[in-house]
Amino acid sequence: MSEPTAAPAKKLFLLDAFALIYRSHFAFAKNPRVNSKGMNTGAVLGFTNTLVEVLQKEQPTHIGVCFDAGKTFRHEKDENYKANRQAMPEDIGIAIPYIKQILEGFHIPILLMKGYEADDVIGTLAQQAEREGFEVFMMTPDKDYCQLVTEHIKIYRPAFMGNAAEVLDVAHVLARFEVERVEQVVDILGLQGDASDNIPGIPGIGEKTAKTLIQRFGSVENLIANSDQLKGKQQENVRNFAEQGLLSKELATIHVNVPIEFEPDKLVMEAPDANRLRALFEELEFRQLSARILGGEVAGSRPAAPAGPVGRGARRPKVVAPAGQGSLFGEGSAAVVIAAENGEFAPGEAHQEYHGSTKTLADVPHNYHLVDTPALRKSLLGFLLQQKEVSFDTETTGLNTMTARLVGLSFSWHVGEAYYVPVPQDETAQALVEEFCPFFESNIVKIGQNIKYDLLILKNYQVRVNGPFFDTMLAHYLIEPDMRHNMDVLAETYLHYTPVPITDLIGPKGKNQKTMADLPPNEVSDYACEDADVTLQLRHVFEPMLKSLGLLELLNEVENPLVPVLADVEFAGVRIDSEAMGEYSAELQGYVQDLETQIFKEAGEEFNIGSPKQLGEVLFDKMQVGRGTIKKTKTGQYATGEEVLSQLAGDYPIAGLILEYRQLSKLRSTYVEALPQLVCQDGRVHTSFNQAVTATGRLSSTNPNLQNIPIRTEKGREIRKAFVPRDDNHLLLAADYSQVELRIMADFSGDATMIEAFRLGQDVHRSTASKVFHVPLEEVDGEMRRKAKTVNFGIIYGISAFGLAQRIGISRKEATDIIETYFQEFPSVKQFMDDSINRARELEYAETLLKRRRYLRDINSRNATLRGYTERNAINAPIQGTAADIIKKAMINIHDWLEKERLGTKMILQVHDELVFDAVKEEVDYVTPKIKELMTQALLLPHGVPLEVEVGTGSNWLKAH
DNA sequence: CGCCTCACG
DNA sequence: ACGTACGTGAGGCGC
Repeated sequence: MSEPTAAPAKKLFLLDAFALIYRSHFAFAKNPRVNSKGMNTGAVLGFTNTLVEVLQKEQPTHIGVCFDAGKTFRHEKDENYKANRQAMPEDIGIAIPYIKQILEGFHIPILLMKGYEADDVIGTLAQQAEREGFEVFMMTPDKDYCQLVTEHIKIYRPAFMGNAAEVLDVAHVLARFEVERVEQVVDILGLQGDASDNIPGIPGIGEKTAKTLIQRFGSVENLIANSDQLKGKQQENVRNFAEQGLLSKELATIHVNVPIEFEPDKLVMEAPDANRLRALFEELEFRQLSARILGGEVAGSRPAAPAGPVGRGARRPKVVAPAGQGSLFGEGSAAVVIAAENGEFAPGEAHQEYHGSTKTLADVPHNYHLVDTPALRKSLLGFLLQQKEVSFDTETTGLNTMTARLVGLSFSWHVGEAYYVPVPQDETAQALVEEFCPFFESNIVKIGQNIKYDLLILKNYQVRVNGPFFDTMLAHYLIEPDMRHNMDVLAETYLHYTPVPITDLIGPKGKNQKTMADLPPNEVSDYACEDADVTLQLRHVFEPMLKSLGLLELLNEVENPLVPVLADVEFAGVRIDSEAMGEYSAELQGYVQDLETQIFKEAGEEFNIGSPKQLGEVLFDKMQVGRGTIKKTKTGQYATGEEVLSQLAGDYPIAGLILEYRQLSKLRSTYVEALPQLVCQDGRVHTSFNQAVTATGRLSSTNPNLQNIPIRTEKGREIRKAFVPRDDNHLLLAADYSQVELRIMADFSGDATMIEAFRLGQDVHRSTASKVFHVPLEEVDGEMRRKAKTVNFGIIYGISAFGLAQRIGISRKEATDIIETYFQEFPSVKQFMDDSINRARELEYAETLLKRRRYLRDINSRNATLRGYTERNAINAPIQGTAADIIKKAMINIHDWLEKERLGTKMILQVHDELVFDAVKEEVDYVTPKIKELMTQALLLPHGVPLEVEVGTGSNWLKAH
């Protein structure tokens, strides 16, 4: 690409609006940007950013933006043209008028011609401009424009998803399409077709073949004329679809004879209307963009907003808090005391609303107070007890709930008003917590962000906090399950507010990081108060959102009540027999060393077996193992995964040895060595269950992860023997749902055959095998059952013939046959899968029995791989998520029952479809049937497919199964 | 810190 | 033509 040294005097940019808007919209699909009014602003923001970038970097002298307008001549030529296109997503429809207004604000003309598409208009104008000596840049991500590229007409592909902006000139186009002349681009485009535009092309010809054929014949016409030189099926197709091929070329051609005149004067770049833009950006809540291009809003420097559009645009939606009962201020003696001590408080309600320039603590009116005398604490407690709802937060010395010590408590019940109560110097944390016990034990609604953490901290002081709870983290988890729910981010997104970063107080992460206990209370106070205040405000934002999404019940009946249950489960912990672990570690170490010796002998050299890089080089470069079928990872390394090595194990003993080595060293490092290190003084490990991580509604477990303790292999299973009851008076009790997900699938699909199998209590995999392989039940052998089981799982995951073939080691053809037979035998299952996808296409989300959502914004993507992945999610998410709903309900009910009955049995683990208890021996007979009942009856499935639960007990986790 | 591999449901 | 079953978390390697 050779640019003249001097910038061209006349530089015209023509933007393809819809192509850029669609791209922006999908760029934000994974992480949608929503403003406080609930508008998805991704498309507008992306488009505006692109526009601004080009204005600043490229400084065009002339510019215009083209929109498509109405049906085009292409629809008349072919009624199917673009028939495949989904209707415009609603979010884009809403975005268009904003984008047009923004363009008006920039004084950039909008170009459109009824009956022509943007590319035709852009092509026509570009050629006219070129004749008048312009350097023209067509701004679009669409490769079809390549056919228009000349010496002075180029494509400007804006920066996208990490790729830098790119200018495509003639040389790029010729290289990209592997043609000699730019004119041949349309031949390639037409020949290969375009599914998303419904340009049919010629069957059997894709990108690769199209390039080869055009290289050979030069054009579609010439290809057809010389089809006698082609062979077999290809010749047949080219002959039979000759006309379709020509039509496709025609459809792919951009027409540069649009009756429109290039009037340079109208496209001259002008200065924007800053006020208009500022108002628009305000309304859209594009704060950073606004500051960047219109100048920052330094607090106080901005003139008072006059009445009128700017003033109105700048107005924030109100954060309205329901009136609390009383305040520390203006009422009673406490207010007087605080007023006297702080000398700063102003009663009044100035904190109710955020204004345009408010961003951080310094910009927002607030009444934050340090409560650090016995009289103040007493007074605060009195007010707390009068409230219906209070947000509270704990300040501690660390994140580990088992070791962190309490430093202070903060409370808020009025927006903008909060109180921080430090642990008094002459008192213990224990005494402070006890002082506020009347509040914690009350039935006032307790609002918190990740409130399980606070419950656990308080549990260390023997305080059992009473509900109801409202956790803002969980509220947001239901609103946007696949986003992060960190409070600072939530505050930025929903309150347009940046809380004080904790590092401002305790310093950056590192060796000398302080803790809250190292700081004087008055330095902690604002931070702590802010947390409680922000949390309260988030609650007021989220509640109406949840209500309108139909998620409030799920939050109030499942997620919030589960919080204290999980806190108890984590607090209880699981006893680990560290001694047994130690012995097993030594045993494994012996095996691992033997294997290492053997592997080195086979390899003829020593190397790090744990390094996939070194291992790949030894196996494939040096030893030349498995010639011909070498797999590589996406980063170009040799793949040495389980799949590859098992394949080789038959021919090369070293492969089997490596697999065994891998398995045993994994067991040792991940479990046998790591677990004892996490055992607390009480002899137990306390995992953390994260309630806001998975996209489907499941829990996850960390520190350690107790949801992936080995069971599938003999040597792995051994580890479960070290999971033992807390003392001699207890037994481990494990209760498993049997095939929940398959039952849910059977129920949702309403498939009579499969439902019948479950109703009769049959072995479903066996009965599936009997149906799929057309043999009587009694003749199903182990192999058939194993295959049928894999198929059943496959169905839940959104089966593909390829995936199934790989898993059970059969050909794709056989897999296709099995799937076909399966769908014949269980037609409603097929129907269910199709329905799930279609429903998700319309809604752009999937939902569970309890209305939990998983957004699937890529389900209408034109990227086939991405779409396929999302379609499988549309099938799987409701099933996996409903199973999660069910076990969560069961956990709440069991926990409540154990508590109500004052039993000593404790729930200690959840592993997706299993609950584990530390059961008091004398209670086992009593709790077993009840646990079974509460699990099977947790939720009733719509078609009444019964749930089944197996319960076992034993002196360790393995024996309990 | 990203990648690979592998443990579980 | 493409790439391929759903959902997680952790350890070790190598940059």
